[in-house]
Amino acid sequence: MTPDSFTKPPRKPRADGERNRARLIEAARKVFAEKGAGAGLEQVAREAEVGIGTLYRHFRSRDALITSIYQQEIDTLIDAAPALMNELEPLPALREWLLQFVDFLETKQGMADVLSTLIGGTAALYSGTSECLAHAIEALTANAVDEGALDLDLEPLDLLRAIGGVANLTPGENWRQSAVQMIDLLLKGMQRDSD
Amino acid sequence: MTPDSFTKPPRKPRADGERNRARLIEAARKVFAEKGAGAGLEQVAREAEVGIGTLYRHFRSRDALITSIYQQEIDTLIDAAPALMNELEPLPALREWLLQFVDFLETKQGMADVLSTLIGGTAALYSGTSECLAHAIEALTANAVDEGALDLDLEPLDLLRAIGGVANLTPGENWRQSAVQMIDLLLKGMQRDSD
DNA sequence: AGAAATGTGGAGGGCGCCTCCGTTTAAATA
DNA sequence: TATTTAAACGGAGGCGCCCTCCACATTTCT
Repeated sequence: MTPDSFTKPPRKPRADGERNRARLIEAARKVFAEKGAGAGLEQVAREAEVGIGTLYRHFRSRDALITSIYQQEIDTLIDAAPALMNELEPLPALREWLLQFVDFLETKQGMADVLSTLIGGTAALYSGTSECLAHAIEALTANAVDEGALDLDLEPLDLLRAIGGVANLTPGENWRQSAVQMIDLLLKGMQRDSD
Repeated sequence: MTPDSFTKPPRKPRADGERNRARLIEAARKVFAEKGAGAGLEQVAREAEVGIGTLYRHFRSRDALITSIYQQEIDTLIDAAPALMNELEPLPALREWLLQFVDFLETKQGMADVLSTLIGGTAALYSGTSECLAHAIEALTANAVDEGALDLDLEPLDLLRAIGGVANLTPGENWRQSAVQMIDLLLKGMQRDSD
């Protein structure tokens, strides 16, 4: 129906546009890392040496900017799942992946918004990122269930939500330890009864 | 050291002050219920037919207002703990209390801020509410551990954080079911190994 | 080079947070 | 009751963030 060659007028994307987009993402990474999410978008624009208007043309909303930033890291996380399932037994694979998820959260210190954007929110629905993340953990858990290692009564994403809760709501520096303990607790709870 | 009769100059608190405080709390309940937390404080003041300055004198911060609102409900929750420990076996007592915690969350639909204020945040440190909540769940878990029903590797508050994560980050209407399943999963994970 | 499309920048409107301080009003005192 | 005292009031206004809009600049295409 819509053959590529005819549907859209061909036009090379402007060089400055792409350059600025890249600068913005880099600037946002830096600023958010320093000041936590919730830092002013104006500041991001300043850091990128770009007008605020430019920022808003490239990224309609704060969420759009955030997902753009973390898309790459999340893709890495998602891609890691199949590899882990090959290399490890189902349970260790799941555990390892959850640990990597914690690593990911660690770099986003305190960015509650990021989390809800990714696993709760409505925004990720556009990008489909949320679904991919869901697929990854669903695959890991299904794998473990098939092998008889787990019983699972809940939506796999809820595991991430629980971990996220611990990560977000634990004040201070030691949330990581709590998160890891939570992972082991959850895994133990899912372990199939031996009766 | 500080006998009541001498330490403070006696002065009846002004009637209008107390009245306005009450009006503000009531107004805040209403407005937050309608518009979710994050509603403008100015609107709360308007609803209470009071100047914005008055609101800020009674409640230094948004958090202070929020904790004042929910203080009562939380007290109820906290008070329920000892009773449950008397009436039920340790494990069912803990479970029941966690379910009541979910009920509490239910009335705060989507108020992520409330949660972090209560179990994560810095604000509750002033009021001590956070500590009381912590004491309640610590008592419940300690009770179960003493009776040999549980092994516990984590800070009891983390249980609430995990549940809170599920509650906050699950979109739609069905988070309650998820939260309950999470409770059972956590309990199972904490169950002492029978080896 | 000239036309057309695309991108830029930042002023400015809107909004919510919170402070400050001149005025009002209740409680204590005479 | 009249006066004094200090607690409480209220809302204008400063601040900072969000986002839109559009006259102007730059790039690509012909």
